[in-house]
Amino acid sequence: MRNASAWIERLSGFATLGADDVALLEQAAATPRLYGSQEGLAKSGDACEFAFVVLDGLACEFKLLPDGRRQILAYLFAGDMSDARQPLMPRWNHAVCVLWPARVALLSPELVRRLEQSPATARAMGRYALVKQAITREWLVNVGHRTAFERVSHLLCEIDVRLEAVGLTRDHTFDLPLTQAEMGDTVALSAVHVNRTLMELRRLKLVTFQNRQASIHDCAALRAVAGFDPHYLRLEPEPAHIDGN
Amino acid sequence: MRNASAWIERLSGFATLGADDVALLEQAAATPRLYGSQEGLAKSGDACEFAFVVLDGLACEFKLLPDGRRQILAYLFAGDMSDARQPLMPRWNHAVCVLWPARVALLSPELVRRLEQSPATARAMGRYALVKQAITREWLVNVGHRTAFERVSHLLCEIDVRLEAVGLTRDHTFDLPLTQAEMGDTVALSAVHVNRTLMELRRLKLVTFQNRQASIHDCAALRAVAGFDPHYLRLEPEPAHIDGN
DNA sequence: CGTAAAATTGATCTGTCTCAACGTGGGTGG
DNA sequence: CCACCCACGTTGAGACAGATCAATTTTACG
Repeated sequence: MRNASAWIERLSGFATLGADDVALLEQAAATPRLYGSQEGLAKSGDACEFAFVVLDGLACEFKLLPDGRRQILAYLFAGDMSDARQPLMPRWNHAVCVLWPARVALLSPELVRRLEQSPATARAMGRYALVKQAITREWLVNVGHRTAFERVSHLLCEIDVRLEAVGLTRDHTFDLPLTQAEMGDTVALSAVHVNRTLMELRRLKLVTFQNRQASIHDCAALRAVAGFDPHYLRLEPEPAHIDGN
Repeated sequence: MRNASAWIERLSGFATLGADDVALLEQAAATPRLYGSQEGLAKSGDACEFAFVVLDGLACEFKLLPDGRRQILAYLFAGDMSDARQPLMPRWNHAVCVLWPARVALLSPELVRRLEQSPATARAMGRYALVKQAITREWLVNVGHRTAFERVSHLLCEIDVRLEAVGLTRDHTFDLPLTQAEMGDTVALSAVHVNRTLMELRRLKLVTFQNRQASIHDCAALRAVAGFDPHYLRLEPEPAHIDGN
């Protein structure tokens, strides 16, 4: 069963999994449910009965303000999951919905407990959760302190690295079935301004993003203008930063 | 030893701790180190050898951009801690420093493991970590989609609830040794604009914030203008929201 | 084809930033 | 004990990034 391959690949980036770990993950992902675009997995206030894994497609976590404005909190690509410990919370305090048809495996608390009995799997999921938090923190920096141009560039750099880790990029080109309005809800820009920014990136021959496909033409230059440092997405020990932050 | 009282009080909000759990927490917090204002606990790139608890005072997590701009990612009040699983990461990818003299207990990975052997303590720390993430997500919404006035109001509402949980407020009044510039780095506003916003809040008799002390005079009204909903800080099951997010 | 959603472009508006000055309080060294 | 000093708070004026409003074009899809 190939259902769990992206999930396994992602977790393998965080700890070395044994054959028995892999078998259990495959079993956990054996019977996914198919969700259509815009379909909700959970909404704020719902009882929190399951963790979940996105096996393919694209989902997102978000919050709505009373006036209808939306902040997307995270993208969930193939192999991404909710926090395994999510069922410790009585209720969701954010919503989850699918942005592009996705197969999603729901994980009961008992199943999560069984997965976590393997030290390797537990370690991988723990580290995965920490990286997910690091991504949220980086988004906070992005929205708080970067210009529109940097925000969009930084987001694309991040997605490139995350998708590369599960083999969904080829030469910094990848499917990204996102609307410009959805991208705006992510980096806190109007759809109009996202469009202008993407046009600028295209004009500079840094990135094209058309037909649900993104292509980074000059990765080094894009990272430079974005101030992108992939450390927060990786675990390999690397030399300390110089800038003291 | 009273060192750990705020920590115990905070964790007790997330699970019922037994006498042995409390004893172990007190032991873990028995030999704190004192940090002065602006002193750093960790910086980006440092090896990640410890988790920690702030026993009193005020610390924060932050990131610096190359141009020197700073985004504060979280406040750590008395009883707040880093993610217990932080040592799973090889390195810090954000920095931690003290904003007001604080006693901090460092927790070795072995000690954390020992703490987590108690189901109650493990449950409390797990739920605490989830609430901490919920706070970060709410900050992302704050910075991304709220006006200056709403941002500052929302932040003050949140701090009020968090400090109340550890008994550090009296009638919605509490010590908050924060500079207006630091508050600006938190909600992504210039110090000047934070000042104007605080003046407006004072003029409206909603909040005064002077001499390192904040006083919320009309909590209901403040929450209303901020769009503040304390669900994300609490665990009690409550009726589902109506707004569908 | 036809229709609706998404992308693109232009014009105008505005919240917040930046720069610049001045006030103020608490700490420190002479 | 006073005078200076420095960090922090306060206020004003002008600038600008990005929002909003309003078409128009392109694309996706039944």
